[in-house]
Amino acid sequence: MTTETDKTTTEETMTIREMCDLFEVTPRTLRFYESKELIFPIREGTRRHFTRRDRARLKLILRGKRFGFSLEEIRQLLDLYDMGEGKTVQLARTYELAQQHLDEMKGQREELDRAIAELETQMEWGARELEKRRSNAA
DNA sequence: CTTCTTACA
DNA sequence: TGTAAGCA
Repeated sequence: MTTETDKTTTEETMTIREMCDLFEVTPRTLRFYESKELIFPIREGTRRHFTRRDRARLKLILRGKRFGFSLEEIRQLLDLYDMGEGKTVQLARTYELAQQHLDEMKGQREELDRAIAELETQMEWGARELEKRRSNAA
């Protein structure tokens, strides 16, 4: 028996507020994603009603974002998903993009490591220089 | 009071 | 995405 606490798995519809609390995002974000066609909540008058499908997609959207995927890439991936393009194609594309982003992220880490190393040597020089000048002044 | 749209930062 | 304005 499903209680009101696991609407994520139920067919129950959720309000924008409930969605925000559950996924820790702002209403602006949900409306923004809808404008980008990443999710399509049902409209009852002007109010939005998020379905189980929207919740599943949002979950993937947020994950993809954490992995550095652009909203456009995520949208295309999501489209393949429900277009029934075949799980294999879906998986292959996702893997391809993931590999691409992984390489990109590793490259960025190397750059960051270099910048950190440089800053550290500069600061070591600065520290010695400072002590030198202090002793001369004293 | 909450949600929605639109426009601007 | 945040914020603000004007409605419903």
